[in-house]
Amino acid sequence: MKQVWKRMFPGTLALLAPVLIWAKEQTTVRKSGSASNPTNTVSQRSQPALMLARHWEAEIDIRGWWASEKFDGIRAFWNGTELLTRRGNPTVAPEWFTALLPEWPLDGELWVGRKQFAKTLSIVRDTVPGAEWSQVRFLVFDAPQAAGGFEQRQTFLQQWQPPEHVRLVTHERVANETDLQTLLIRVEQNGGEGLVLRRPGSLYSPGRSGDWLKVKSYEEGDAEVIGHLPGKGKHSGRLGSLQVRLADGREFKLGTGFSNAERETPPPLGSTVPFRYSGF
DNA sequence: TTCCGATAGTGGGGTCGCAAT
DNA sequence: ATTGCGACCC
DNA sequence: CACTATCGGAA
Repeated sequence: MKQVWKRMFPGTLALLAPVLIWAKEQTTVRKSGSASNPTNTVSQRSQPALMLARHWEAEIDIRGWWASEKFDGIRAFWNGTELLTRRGNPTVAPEWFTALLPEWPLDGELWVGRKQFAKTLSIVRDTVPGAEWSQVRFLVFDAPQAAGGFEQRQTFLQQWQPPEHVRLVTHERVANETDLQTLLIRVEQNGGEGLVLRRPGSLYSPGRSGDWLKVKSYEEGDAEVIGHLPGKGKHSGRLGSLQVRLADGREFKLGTGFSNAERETPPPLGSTVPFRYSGF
C-alpha cells in the first residue's frame, strides 16, 4: 500500500482530463505500440457512456448539492447483461455476483475496502474468478437509464432490493462549504479517498459535465531532485520524469505537471522542487 | 471574442498474463 | 524459473 | 489516476 504522488512545480494548475465516450461497434484496434510488434491487435468492447466528475474548485457554489464518499475501487457499469469496466472490458465476476442484478443499467464501483485498491485490482483483474470475489462489493451510485434528475433516479434505485453484496451509495445534502469540509475530514479520517458531489436535479449526462465534482484534499511538499529519467515518444530526448527524494528518505518519481519547456530544461540535480500529492 | 469539452499523448503506482530469456 | 513488457485498473 | 497541448464548437 503506497501513496501516489503527483504534480509539481508552483506553476499553473489545469483541470482537463481525457474522456472517450460513445458506444461504438465492437472493433479491432491496431495499437501502434513501440513499432516492434506489428501484429499487436487488441479487441476492444464498446465503451459505456459514463458520467465523469471534474475537480471541485472553491469558486463553485455547492450549497444544496449531494455528497457521497469517493470509493477507491474500480468503476463498473452494469448494462443489464454484462459488468463492464471503464473502458468497456467485461469483468470476470463469478456468476453469482451478477445473477441478481436488474435488467436496467447500474453505475457504481467495485470495492473491497478503504486503502485496499491493490487488493480490489488483484481480484477484479484475475481472469479466473475466485473465492476472493466474496470480498468485493458493488457500490451503486446511479441508474443511468432511469428517468429524471438525480434525486428521482435515487428514489428509483431505492425501490430496488439489491443482493447482499450490492450496496446503494448514500448521499448527504451539503449545507455549505463548511459542511463540505466537515464531511471531507470525516471521510478521510476513515481512510476514504475523498468525496463526490452531485448537482441537485442533474440528469445523467455522459462526459465531464461538471454536474459531478470530486473533492480530494492534497498536501504540498518539497523534494530533492536526484535523477533525470528520459522521456519517450514525443518526449524523446528530453525529460520524462524526475526521481526525487523527501527529507525523510522516501523516494518517488514526478512525471507529470511539466510544460514542454520545463522538460527541455529540467531542474538540476540537487535542486528542490515543490510538488503536490493526493493520498490514495 | 473567450471559454470549455473532447482528443491525443505523455507520466506515475500497481496488477495480471504472456512472451522472451 | 525469472524477467520484461503490454494492457489494463487508478 | 495525474498532467500538457490542441482543436473546434459552444458561450
